[in-house]
Amino acid sequence: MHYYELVIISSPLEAFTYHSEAIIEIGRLVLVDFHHREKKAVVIASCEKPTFETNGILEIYAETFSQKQRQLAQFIASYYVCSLGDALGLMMPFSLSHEQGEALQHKEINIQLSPKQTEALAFIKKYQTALLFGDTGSGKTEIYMQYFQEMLAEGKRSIFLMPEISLTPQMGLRLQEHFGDLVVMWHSKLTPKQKKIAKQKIHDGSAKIIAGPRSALFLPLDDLGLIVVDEEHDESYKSSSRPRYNARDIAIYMGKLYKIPVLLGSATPSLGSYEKFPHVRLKGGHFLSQKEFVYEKSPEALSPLIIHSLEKTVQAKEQAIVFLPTRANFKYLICGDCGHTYECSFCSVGMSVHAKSHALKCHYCNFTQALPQVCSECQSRNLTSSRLGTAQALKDIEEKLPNARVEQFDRDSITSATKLKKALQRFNDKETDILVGTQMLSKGHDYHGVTLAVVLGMDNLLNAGDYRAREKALAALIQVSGRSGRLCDATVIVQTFNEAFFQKYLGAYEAFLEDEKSLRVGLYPPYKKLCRILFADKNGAKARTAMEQMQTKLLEITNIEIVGYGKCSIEKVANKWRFEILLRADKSTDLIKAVMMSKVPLAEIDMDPIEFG
DNA sequence: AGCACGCCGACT
DNA sequence: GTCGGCGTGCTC
Repeated sequence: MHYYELVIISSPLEAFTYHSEAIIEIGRLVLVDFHHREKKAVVIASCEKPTFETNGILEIYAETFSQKQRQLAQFIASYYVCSLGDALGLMMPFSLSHEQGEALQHKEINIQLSPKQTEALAFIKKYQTALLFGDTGSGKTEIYMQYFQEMLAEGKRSIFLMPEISLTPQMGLRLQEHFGDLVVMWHSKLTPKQKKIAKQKIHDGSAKIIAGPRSALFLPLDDLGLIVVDEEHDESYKSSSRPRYNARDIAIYMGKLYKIPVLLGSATPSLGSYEKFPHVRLKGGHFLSQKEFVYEKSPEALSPLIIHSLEKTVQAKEQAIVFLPTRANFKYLICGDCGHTYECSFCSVGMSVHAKSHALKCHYCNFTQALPQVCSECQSRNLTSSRLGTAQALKDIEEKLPNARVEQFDRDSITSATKLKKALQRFNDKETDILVGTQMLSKGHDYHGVTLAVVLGMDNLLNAGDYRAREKALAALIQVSGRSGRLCDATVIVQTFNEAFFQKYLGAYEAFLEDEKSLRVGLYPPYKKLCRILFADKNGAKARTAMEQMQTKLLEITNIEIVGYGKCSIEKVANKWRFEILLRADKSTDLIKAVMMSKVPLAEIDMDPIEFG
């Protein structure tokens, strides 16, 4: 009889011992009976017969996790302080049935790179990890494609990481146009049939370029030659559930593990990547159109100027987009004189105005207070409700412009790739005049005929209170304004009380990053490392006790700093009370060690957090 | 994390 | 009398 240590897939627990008659190699996927349930598990070691009774392995699958996948899982488990089972749960194993794919031919279409693009690619190739800091329309995609082409010539495969692929098919289609069947799109919204075909092509090796969101990193590909991370600044690379990994950072680690280059690309790179990696700057678009920025200092979401501009645009048979940073339908309170916003005392979210009950209510924790009569900051009586969501904005525009054809464009209305495609089709066919939407508007779509972009709610992003708020707000504005005026001149109306900030940096993201450095040195990433530890439980006292226990242990450790602890600003979510500890240190290894030594049950580790509260 | 076991309130 | 609420504790 042989004995094996194995970890249960997606279980937070450590290894267990099972036995089998068969000799099983490390990395093999097996089926076991665990706590009266059948679970998939991965063999991680063979061992001696233990002192306790063991159960038998029920089934040995023809699937295995490669050495590199196991190394990567080990890294994820240690860096993000999760179990090996959790880390392996992210990965898709190699299939051991050997089907050989036919070598697909593809038509060699030369990609014409401009001298600047050629120069940029030459620069990129000098470094293991490099940043392509290229403005919207500066031709980043051609550089990626040329790099893929060169990998193909060497017979190597590439991963093309992108944020939220299922709802942004453009980039994938563009790759498919050029590379044909060599491109495989991988994402969670594939139909079972599409998924089967994609899997087959990945297994038999005919897929040479794998495009997808963060899950595309964990496919069974060991003959990798290149990883490209497009829109590297995008927050959707960070997982918001356990393990809370960042796919961009994993890609960078994989580059080192596989000894292959990693290319990060963005028009608005994160300060972290800008600081850590050599970058090449590609300026300006090849769009010759002019853009005029108008700053509108109005607390009213849809000011007369904005309505008037929309009206003019529609009358001229032109098109507009209206961008809001949040969806849904909440109204918030803002001071019309000083711009002060009203936040929940327990949550870092704006209080919603409930006009009927004359109250301000937090829709995260239900904390309620009377609607104030004067501004608590400047005593002004000029308090207005603001920050309407997409649904409300849509309604208001339709009321004021009854002849305009307005469409909502956010996660509430665009729930499938088909709906997205149709909505974009209608817009590009000029069946829609105005699109009202969230971040989704700004992610990689081309709106040919947009002459007016209205950007609302920038102050809410800017005042979000975390260290990345400035970066996020400026990047959002740059990304959304890059969507308009692609073929024709355009006006961008930005509703903000912080005109000076946006004005200064809008055309100078690099200058912004340089200035931002001095605000972060000694306090925030990338100069310091942060770790957030979450405690959530239906029993609030239990969550608090867990936090206090861990805090006591952490206080013993000298090379880390407890920045803050206590109730999360959003103190109750999904009926669970939430507490948190925020840690800071010079090195991530110090944080990892401290957290491992002090970990208590309930603690959920969020290394390099991007969300707070 | 699941998920069973186990001990107290309102129901055909 | 039991159905089921969710509080504790275990999983090779």
